[in-house]
Amino acid sequence: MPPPLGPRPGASRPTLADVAREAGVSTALVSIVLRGVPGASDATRARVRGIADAMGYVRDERARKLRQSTSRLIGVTFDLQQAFHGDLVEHLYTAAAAHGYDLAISAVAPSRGEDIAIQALLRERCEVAVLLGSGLPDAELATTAARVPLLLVARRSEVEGISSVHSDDARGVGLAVDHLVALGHRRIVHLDGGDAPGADDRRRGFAVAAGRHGLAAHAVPGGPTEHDGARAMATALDSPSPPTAVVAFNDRSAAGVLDLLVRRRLDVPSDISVIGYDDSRLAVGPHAQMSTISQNAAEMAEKAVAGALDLLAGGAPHELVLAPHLVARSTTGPAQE
Amino acid sequence: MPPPLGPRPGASRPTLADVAREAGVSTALVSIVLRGVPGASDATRARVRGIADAMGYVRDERARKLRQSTSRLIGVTFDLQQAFHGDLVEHLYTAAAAHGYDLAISAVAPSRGEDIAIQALLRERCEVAVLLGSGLPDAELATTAARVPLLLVARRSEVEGISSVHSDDARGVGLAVDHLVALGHRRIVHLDGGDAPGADDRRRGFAVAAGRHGLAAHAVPGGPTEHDGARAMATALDSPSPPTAVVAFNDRSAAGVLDLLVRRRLDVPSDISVIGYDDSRLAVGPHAQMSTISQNAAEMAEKAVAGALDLLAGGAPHELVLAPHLVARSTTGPAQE
DNA sequence: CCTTCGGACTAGAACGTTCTAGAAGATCAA
DNA sequence: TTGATCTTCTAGAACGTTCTAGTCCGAAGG
Repeated sequence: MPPPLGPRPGASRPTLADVAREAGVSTALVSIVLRGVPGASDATRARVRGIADAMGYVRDERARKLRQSTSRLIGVTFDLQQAFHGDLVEHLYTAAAAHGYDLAISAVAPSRGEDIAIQALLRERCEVAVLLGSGLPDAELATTAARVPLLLVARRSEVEGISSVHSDDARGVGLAVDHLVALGHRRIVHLDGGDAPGADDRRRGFAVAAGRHGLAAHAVPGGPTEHDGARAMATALDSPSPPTAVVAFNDRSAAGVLDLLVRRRLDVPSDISVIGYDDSRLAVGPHAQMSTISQNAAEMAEKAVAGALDLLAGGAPHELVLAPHLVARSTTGPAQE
Repeated sequence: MPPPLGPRPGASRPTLADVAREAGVSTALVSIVLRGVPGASDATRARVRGIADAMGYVRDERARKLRQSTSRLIGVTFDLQQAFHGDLVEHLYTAAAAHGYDLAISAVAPSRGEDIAIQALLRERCEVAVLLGSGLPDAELATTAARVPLLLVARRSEVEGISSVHSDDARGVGLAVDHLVALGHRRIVHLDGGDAPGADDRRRGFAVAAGRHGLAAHAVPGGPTEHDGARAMATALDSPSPPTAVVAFNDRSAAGVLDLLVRRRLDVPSDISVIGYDDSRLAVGPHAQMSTISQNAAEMAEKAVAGALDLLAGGAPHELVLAPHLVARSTTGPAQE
């Protein structure tokens, strides 16, 4: 008969009490040792630690967080399909850890709505919830905010009592337009985000920037996905005077734009310039080398954690607007005519 | 003074006891009502439920899972940067829910190693851990498996006691080769995955399939990222007799390949055919319409949950190999010569 | 009338940790 | 000696839930 592999069925994982019994001390002392707080001699410290390791002890986070008055847990909802959210989550982990906090992440996907994701976080008793690019209407945000302090990332909201961290979308789109104008483009079109979060601001920013340069503010209805981008680009190309440059709603829609252009045998950037928004992983691979507006995920994540903890400490809710910056890569170039 | 917004600082969330006090019943009865188990009259059921809703009661999942002998929790590690993992996680949520299980997800990223992600899951006391595309060496897999039942997805392992669910990589690559040969290609190159999980099987599958068709099994060292794909493609193009078709390691590296080809002014598929692997979101958007080998995320997720629960029920560890299938889209076409 | 039964409800233990309060013993100052 | 003050340790409560083992009451059966 082979030796039992893995954890034997009946034998559950060792607890503090098991370690304590083995070491001949109280559970309180084991807890003291394993947390590394003062209150134990160096000798017992070493002995207990050794026994715990040998037994394969792993603390039960549920029990710990239940006992602690504060759970030191930040809840995060993110969209599994958004590359930029992945970037944000990664940086949120490190930012939270720097403040001694854990992250509880809850994914949003087509088959798993934001409400379900948030409910899961509430059940985990996170102290504050950080919603990445939330698409919730104001009313739902308000009811959620009544249950847990709320901070929105990459989306702003008029709802009272909610903090937010986002980049200045209007200014970001302005940077894109300035960049294209500097390259000599005059027929610039915005493929907008439809009713996606932040789309209004970007549309507005485009109109303002176009006006500043004395250009017509031509926007084509679009959306946040590759498909939306491709569709909007097709519309723009089929217009009487097709653009020499487009400002896409985000990197994802820009990717759709690029694909359509390739299939139409148009060269980027010699025939047409394309600029995205987000500087997500979609933009940086050798796969695209896309010119884009960067939201700096690392900075955003740090500010989000700082803002969330400030909210917890009783600080007033506030809106933090970060400055986006231009990342010129290889999908934008001089206008031809 | 404005009314207090959001949760007042000192006032923590209502507990079962709060609801019980308000309703004038015991906590046990409230628990019975809210779980929907028999043991309460319809009248009190309605009354208690109403009071709980009015108070905004949300159960504390930590306390519940602590008390329950079984945590009914499946731990999942996934890579934030892999689109295919996102697909899998989404389907894992629904598959787990169908069995009455919750998911605890823990992300892997450049700054957050697999060991850290797994440790976090152990602390959550998940009953079983599902690792997506793990890159852990056998030794570490073995020590982890000694702590918690383990199931690998999209990777196989020789380690005893570990279950796995993955597609037949050799066969999948074979499908790709067959497809290209049927289109008339004879000079087919495999841009391999380097030392990424599964790369060996795909390399081997390529060699076998090429041999079956009497072709030279030409493989170029690559890797799992866009960058790797682009680099390997450049190598292949610069060889004395460049290929008319390439089999990339995965969709991500294929994306890098496609980008390089666009920049070299080569048309896909008329100049060269490209096929990926995974059928991840990278492949499906209008952004690429990539021909690829599908691993069927939904089926994989279902089998993974089923396999994990079987392991929990005391079933013997086993390896489940799923049949991949070809998805011919627009990046493969007839050979020119 | 007494029993039995079942429905509705409750007291209190348990899960595994941390925290509070304090005990036991050593060291030190006077 | 007598406190006073450390250091090291422990008992037991608490966190919010679920579970076990009841209690109580009214109805049904004899």
